Amino acid sequence: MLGVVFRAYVKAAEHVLSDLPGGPRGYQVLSAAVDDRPRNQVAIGQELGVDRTILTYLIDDLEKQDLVTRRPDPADRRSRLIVATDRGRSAWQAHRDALRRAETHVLRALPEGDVTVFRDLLQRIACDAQTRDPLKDLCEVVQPTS
Amino acid sequence: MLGVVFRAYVKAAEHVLSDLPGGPRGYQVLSAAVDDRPRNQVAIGQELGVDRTILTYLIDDLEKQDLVTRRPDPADRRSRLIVATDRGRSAWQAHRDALRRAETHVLRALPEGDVTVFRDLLQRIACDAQTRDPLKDLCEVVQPTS
DNA sequence: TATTGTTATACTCTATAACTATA
DNA sequence: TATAGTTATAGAGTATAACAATA
Repeated sequence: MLGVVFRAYVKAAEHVLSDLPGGPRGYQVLSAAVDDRPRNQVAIGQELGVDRTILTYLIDDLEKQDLVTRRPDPADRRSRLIVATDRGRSAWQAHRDALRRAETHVLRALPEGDVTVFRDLLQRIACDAQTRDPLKDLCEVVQPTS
Repeated sequence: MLGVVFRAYVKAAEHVLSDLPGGPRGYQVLSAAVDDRPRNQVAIGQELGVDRTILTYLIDDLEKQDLVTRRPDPADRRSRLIVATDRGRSAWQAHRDALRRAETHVLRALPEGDVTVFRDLLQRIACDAQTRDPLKDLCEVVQPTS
């Protein structure tokens, strides 16, 4: 069920973000670039769980469309801070809104109150999954003879 | 949040099913093979949303480990029905149980009652997503000027 | 002519390794 | 010596096209 729902959301998100370079991933990078505290490519890569070599191509494409720029980091001349341009900022806002509508659309089977409950439960699971290492203590659990 | 939870589940599932050829996908094929009504490769492919060319390799690997067999279809000599062997059946049961424990583990942040609520909400969303074409009516929703 | 399963090929995505420039 | 970013190359996974057998 989780897979079905996730795929439905991904499909909707891919559709909504298809005109952005890199699709959903490009949107995530753009989100990081819009943020107040600009980060370099390594930081964004860790945050998104993608390799830094992939980010090079991705940011190349975003930069070609004038959505983000590589700004030199005053503190470290090796590092480039990724910041959104004005075009990137408005593109991000438009896509964020479209994404929200798509999300509502995926959850349309639930009445409004249940959507809130679902979000709350999902957040508790997600927080728990992020704080702990998912595999570390799983090994003990899955063994039939524990 | 959906992505975080889904990835946590996938990671746990991959770990639990890693000794099966094809990992989670191999398990899904095995599940179809265990079913009472055996299907051919095209039917399984449609059910799982994978290409039939991939199934050829996947079933090759499962057959090599004596988990499933290609049985001739008495109704159509072109078609091969995929059925689980005895080994495949017991392997499936063991992995199904391990998967259930892994699932419980992912949801361990929720008290038992909330797990039931979460499952129920998820099922309603999933059913809705499966019955309708996710993209068909999405186009009208995401347009800012509708 | 269409369909099932197979095979070979090509493509996409991602990771690995080597390189430059800085620290 | 280690790190940020880039580039080229290699690999996994997947899809496309052609094929034989059958409907």
